[in-house]
Amino acid sequence: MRLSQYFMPILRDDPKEAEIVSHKLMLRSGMIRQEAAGSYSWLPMGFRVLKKIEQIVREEQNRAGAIEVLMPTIQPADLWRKSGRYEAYGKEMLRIKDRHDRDMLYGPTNEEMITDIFRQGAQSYKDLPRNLYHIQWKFRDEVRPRFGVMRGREFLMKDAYSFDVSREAGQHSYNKMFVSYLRTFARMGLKAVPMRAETGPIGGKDSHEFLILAETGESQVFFDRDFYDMDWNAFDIDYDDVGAVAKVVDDFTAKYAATDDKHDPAEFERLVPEARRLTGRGIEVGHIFFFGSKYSEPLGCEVQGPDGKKVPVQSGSYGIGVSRLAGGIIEASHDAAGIIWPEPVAPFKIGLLNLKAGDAETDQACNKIYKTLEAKGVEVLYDDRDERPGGKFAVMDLIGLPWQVIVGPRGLKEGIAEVKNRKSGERSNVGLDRIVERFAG
RNA sequence: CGGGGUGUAGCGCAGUCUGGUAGCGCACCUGCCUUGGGCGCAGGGGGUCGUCAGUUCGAAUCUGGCCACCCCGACCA
Repeated sequence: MRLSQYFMPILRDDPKEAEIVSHKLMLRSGMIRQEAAGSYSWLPMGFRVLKKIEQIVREEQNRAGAIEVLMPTIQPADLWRKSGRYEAYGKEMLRIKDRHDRDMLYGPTNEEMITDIFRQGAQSYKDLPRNLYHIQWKFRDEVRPRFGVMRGREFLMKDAYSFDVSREAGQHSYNKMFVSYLRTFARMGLKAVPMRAETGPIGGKDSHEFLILAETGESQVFFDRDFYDMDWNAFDIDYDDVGAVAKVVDDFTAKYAATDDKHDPAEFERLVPEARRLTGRGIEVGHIFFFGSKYSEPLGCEVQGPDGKKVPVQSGSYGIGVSRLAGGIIEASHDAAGIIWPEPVAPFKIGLLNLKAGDAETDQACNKIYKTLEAKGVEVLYDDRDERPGGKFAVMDLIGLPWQVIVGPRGLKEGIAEVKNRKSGERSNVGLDRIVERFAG
């Protein structure tokens, strides 16, 4: 993409409403625009990031055996009356009437609807286990939306729902999601620590929250330093291997980690030596629940077992805040100059800087690099604007693409361009003829 | 929902107390330039001052209502 033809409204000053760094940087880099309290438009840069995050989530859900569907944002109230949550959910649920005066609502979550879908589509224990998920916009009318996309009212969430014949089988479904979450966040360059959690209005018995550590997190967290030394990338396990999956869960839940509402100071001291006790702030990016038959019973979601008897299915639900992750990743990865995108979620891989746009020789060299890389499918944002270099460097640092390729008259004389890594700051000179193979080779 | 605050150009702000129909920086536009890490030069465009009503010869400025947004607390992906 040529920057001269793109839509990326950059701001030099911090908008005053933004308090935390991710919100500031998202607004400044032209990723999002606020439309109302807690509701945002995703501009091209932000949209690209959102889609990358979404795709990683999707791939890891699929890998763990979950099946993608898509349910509507607007739901009929009747299902929620059956589960009892139409009243219980309170004011956070946005209630709407259609033209026939029927009660509708903008879905804050989908347990009822998916349970009803599954009830209609599965009759036998042979139809289990299954895990259905979708990635869809949710609306929760938060009392106080804040921190940009970190606590919006309208937000993109991946929510998965598992269905099993028994509690034991359900545990494996839960464990698979647990492991898939570790994988998902690791792929985005995040260490999301699983912590024992409250179940909240979703209900249920077993629940873990996944939190990334960041100063601006909304939750106080207490955890074992050992989490830092764990191998966060060693989850190439067979999801069908019940024991192996359970072992990873056991390893990660054996160590102490809790948010303030579940924190037990006595346990903390008993289990964790003083030198390893850490406390900090965390951002919740995922939350998984096992709630058994809480929804299947009121909604009549039963299957016939081998013995011919009907049993209510055992379920769990598994959420990832996709739009929140965009902010969360920035909180975890930035410096004074701007964002530092982990490569897998970066809106473009390379920023190509033409330091003297308008100069025939420089233009030609840049064009060649740009076109060749594009043809090879490498995502390049080419700053071809006729601007002074200082501003270009600042913009590139702000938007945080992993690599910068800098082409100017000085380097051209020697037939080289400068390649800079945004994260490490390392620069090296690369021959013009080797740039393409460096990134597409 | 309780407490506090703000609304003036795309963004950040001044002007409001002491009424006289708007100003600064950045961004933007035009031209020039010797264009290598947000300070090259010169010229220029842009605002029903959140909204409705009131007071007044006259309101961004005074009064009242409404709306929106932000911050601090209790809830949540």
